[in-house]
Amino acid sequence: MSDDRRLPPRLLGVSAYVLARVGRLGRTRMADMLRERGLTLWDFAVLTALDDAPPSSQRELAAQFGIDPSDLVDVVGRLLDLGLAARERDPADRRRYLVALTPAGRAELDRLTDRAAALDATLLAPLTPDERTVLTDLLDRLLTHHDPRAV
Amino acid sequence: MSDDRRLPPRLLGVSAYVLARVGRLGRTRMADMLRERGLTLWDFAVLTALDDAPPSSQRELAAQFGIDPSDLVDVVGRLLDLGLAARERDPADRRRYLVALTPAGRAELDRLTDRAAALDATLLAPLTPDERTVLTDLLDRLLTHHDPRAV
DNA sequence: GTCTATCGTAGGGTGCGACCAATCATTGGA
DNA sequence: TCCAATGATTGGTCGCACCCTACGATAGAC
Repeated sequence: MSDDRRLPPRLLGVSAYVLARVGRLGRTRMADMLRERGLTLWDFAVLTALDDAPPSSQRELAAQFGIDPSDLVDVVGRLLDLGLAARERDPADRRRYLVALTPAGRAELDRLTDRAAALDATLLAPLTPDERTVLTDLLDRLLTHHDPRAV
Repeated sequence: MSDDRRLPPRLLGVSAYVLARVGRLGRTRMADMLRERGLTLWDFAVLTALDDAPPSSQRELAAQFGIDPSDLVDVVGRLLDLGLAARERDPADRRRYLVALTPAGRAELDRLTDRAAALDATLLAPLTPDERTVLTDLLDRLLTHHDPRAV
């Protein structure tokens, strides 16, 4: 049984492919971890954004991640339902919503961050600490360079 | 207009997330490139596998990539339709199909490999040649370690 | 005060990847 | 010779990312 057949060298030579494949590993694990708590990847991203800096509108929040504002509606709605976020109309512009973390949201974010760190540890297990640092540095630079929603 | 808002540091600290995000970059670009030629990511992967070593059955091929055999049917079917692959029943076991690249398939694979290399160049543009080597090495090791279909 | 633009929202459509059950031909062993 | 297992296939579901349109409420410019 050759179940341990290696991937073709020619395939492994394509960085975009390997990146996509390893990326799916990370995505799946993160998604699984979050699903246990009733959250999606976008939910987590938005939580960190709310913690980082309160957005002046949902539209700005959507732009930050390059997602469609109409898709953000569900994300924010879920966070509100779970009591992790709260919002009020901007008094200065009543079209906008000011969204912010609740104490429960901040606590949940802390928990999620811890679990994410544990997840990273298993994901990057085959690498030495130094190598992990190098990897995250390289990935951050790639992300920053290609950043916005530039597909 | 703060369209250039950075992603939250807490989010960038999660390797699994960054990996997923950068991975999507690679995936999208590869998929776009392949779509121009009527192919999917799996099609490309299978082409490289056929070139690397002829599988003894479609099931083995599916196992190599950890995908469902029923999903491989469409992939193989498309390659057959495009004349990139051919197959015949295994005389030793007529339940199995022996799939192989056609000359056209090999030529197409060469073309695709070239385009993939060009794509990699733009994707990894912000990195030095040495850094690119390091990155692919680290990614390969991650993939090898977690490999099978271990999600 | 009217007109245009913006914000949040509802609703719908697409494509892809993963997954599952059932079917038919074929095989190898009991 | 019959039976259980295997290979390829069909057909269907689910979830997710992405994208677009339309609409009511509000704001700002004129």
